[in-house]
Amino acid sequence: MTAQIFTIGELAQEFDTTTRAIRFYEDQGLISPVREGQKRIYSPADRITIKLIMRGKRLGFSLAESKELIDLYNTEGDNRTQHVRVLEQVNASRLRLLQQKADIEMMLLELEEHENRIKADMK
Amino acid sequence: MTAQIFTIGELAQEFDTTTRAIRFYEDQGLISPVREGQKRIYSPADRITIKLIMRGKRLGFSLAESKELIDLYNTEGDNRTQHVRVLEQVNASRLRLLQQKADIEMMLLELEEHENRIKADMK
DNA sequence: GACCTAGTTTACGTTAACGTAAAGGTAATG
DNA sequence: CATTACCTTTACGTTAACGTAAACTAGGTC
Repeated sequence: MTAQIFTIGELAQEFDTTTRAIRFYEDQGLISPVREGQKRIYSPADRITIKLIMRGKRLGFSLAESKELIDLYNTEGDNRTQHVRVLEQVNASRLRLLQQKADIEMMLLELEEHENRIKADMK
Repeated sequence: MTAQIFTIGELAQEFDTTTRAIRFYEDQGLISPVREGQKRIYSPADRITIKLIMRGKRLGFSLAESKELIDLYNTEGDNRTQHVRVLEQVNASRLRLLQQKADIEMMLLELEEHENRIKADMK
């Protein structure tokens, strides 16, 4: 079973984005597809990276922030101080996500309340 | 007990933003502070609106989207079709928030896994 | 061999959300 | 009454994240 590959068009379609955007992510150093002649060839790993980018976007992460997170996972860090820094970043990310989660819970509650008010109003 | 009021500087400080930003939100029709002479005077309701804007920003909402949500709550709608439209928007918002929540749960799990790998690696 | 289809590069254009002067008004304070 | 602290308007500048157009290449298809 030979490793699967993807074209830029396929990925654009799968993630409901454009080839322009995907090339832009490459420009920003988030992905580095191999070339077959002129054409870009994307690996499953590249595909995952794009998936992470999209998830980041849904949460309001800038590309720079998503890049940081992605690099975090690609850390070939053997060294101690490297590890410590990574753990710090993990914690920072976690804090942000927990804040977002709290915000979401709040908004969901408020939406529900509002919905009930309206439904009661309609009777 | 007379209704509390706020100056633009106070609110900027409280929400860790700038007076420029707050004036910009007014420009975009998100708030409409009263004037006392030249100066803007903010009501508790205005303050809440800014709070909602900030929460929206943390979740990656554009100002236009936050405005929609805020207007949603300010709907003086008596009329049926109005109500129906509002309920649709409430549902759309809920779906988005639930997607975001799912994304967050995933990221939290992945962060934890990564943290464990690193900690094991440090031993 | 003309015509799609899907890829490529280069480059200028666009929108959102403010930042950053510049130039001025007003009330309190030393 | 000069300085300080906030406020005001006007307006041009900036960054991120692509959009859009132009001009070209390479591989199948009628």
